[in-house]
Amino acid sequence: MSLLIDNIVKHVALSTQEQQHFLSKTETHYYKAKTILLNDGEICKHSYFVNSGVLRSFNINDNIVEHVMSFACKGWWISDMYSLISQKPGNLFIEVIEDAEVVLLSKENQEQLYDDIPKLERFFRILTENALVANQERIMDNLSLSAEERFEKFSKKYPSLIQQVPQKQIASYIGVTPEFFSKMKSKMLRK
Amino acid sequence: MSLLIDNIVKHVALSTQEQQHFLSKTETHYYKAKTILLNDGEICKHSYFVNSGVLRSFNINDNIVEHVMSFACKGWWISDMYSLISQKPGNLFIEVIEDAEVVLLSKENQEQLYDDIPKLERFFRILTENALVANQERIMDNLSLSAEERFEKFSKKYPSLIQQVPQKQIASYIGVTPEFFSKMKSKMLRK
DNA sequence: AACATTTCTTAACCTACATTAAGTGATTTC
DNA sequence: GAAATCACTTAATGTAGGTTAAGAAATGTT
Repeated sequence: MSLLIDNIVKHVALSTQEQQHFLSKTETHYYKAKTILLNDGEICKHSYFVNSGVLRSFNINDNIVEHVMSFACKGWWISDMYSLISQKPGNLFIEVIEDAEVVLLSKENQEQLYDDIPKLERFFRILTENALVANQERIMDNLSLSAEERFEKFSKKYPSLIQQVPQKQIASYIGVTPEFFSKMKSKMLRK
Repeated sequence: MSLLIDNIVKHVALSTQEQQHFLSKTETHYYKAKTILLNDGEICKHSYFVNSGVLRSFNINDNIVEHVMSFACKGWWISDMYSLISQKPGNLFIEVIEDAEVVLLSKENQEQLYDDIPKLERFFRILTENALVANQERIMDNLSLSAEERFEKFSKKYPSLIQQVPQKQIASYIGVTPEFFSKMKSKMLRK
């Protein structure tokens, strides 16, 4: 069975035909680590659903400094939401961190599916609501917690990522430099 | 006409009957400044749409430190999304900053409306997508900009709020202490 | 009008985190 | 399989922003 369909039917009931129809609108690709699926300045044409492996989205400042917006591992969606919905050039990169099998759903097909299977409108609404809640929590954490506390939360929330992604990317996600992160980590271990 | 209906029909077409039906599921209240619409630890039962005035949502740390999650003025929605969708106790307060006329849509009525008028599912999906994009931008700004830059962006994005809300709440929203904000502001004026 | 409360400012001192730089081991590349 | 690149560490020094405290303005309350 498909991980993606499993995910959908947890929120809305789909007949076998509807499931087939949905899948017929997607493409599945296998990508090697370091593949760039979306470049800064491009218009994002797809939502990406991760069957296996790990992806991330990030931007790069004038400075050559990277900032990680999000990670996505098995069962997660990733895209440049701003660019995807506005169809304007975005400022995020989407990159494969660990060899990945990814389901691509194009913007046109996604909108077609909303008309073909209105229940999907509900599914994506719920998905977006959950993403919004997670982002709001991250904003509050950034406002109120120390780097150490943010790292502890991250470790509990995404234990598997700690092994899978370079430490400097975790540093970037929680909002500190790799140097400070390294120092902080060894200080935490000493306790 | 209703500001709220105007807002909806910008995204999805509604017949006059559907508009009536929608409005019949809402209540409009007038609140004085400082009224608390939702308390920390309560389960959020409503989405609030602002017809006039200004509201904010915020939490309070162990410490007695407030952190502003969001402001809402005319034409904006506000709620504790986490609590609203999970129906668990949240940790946000929602407070009236400036006397306000507010449209209340209860969680039950909202879900009823999704079934009665499926197009509303699309409307709220789009609304949530836009909120998500705004929150993602705020996260990236917090990761990559200085307090001064964040304040400049805020001033351009919400010029009216600068006059309407106490400066310490703007400081909290952009993530600095009121003391530092005051110092920063006078430094910026001197240029 | 007088008092209380809240908001804003200023200033001295403090700290969490950034920057720069140098060194080490691991991984990639030709 | 050497050379280059990348990821991580350590340490010295720097700074954006925090803390504490006190007073001044503004606002609210009776």
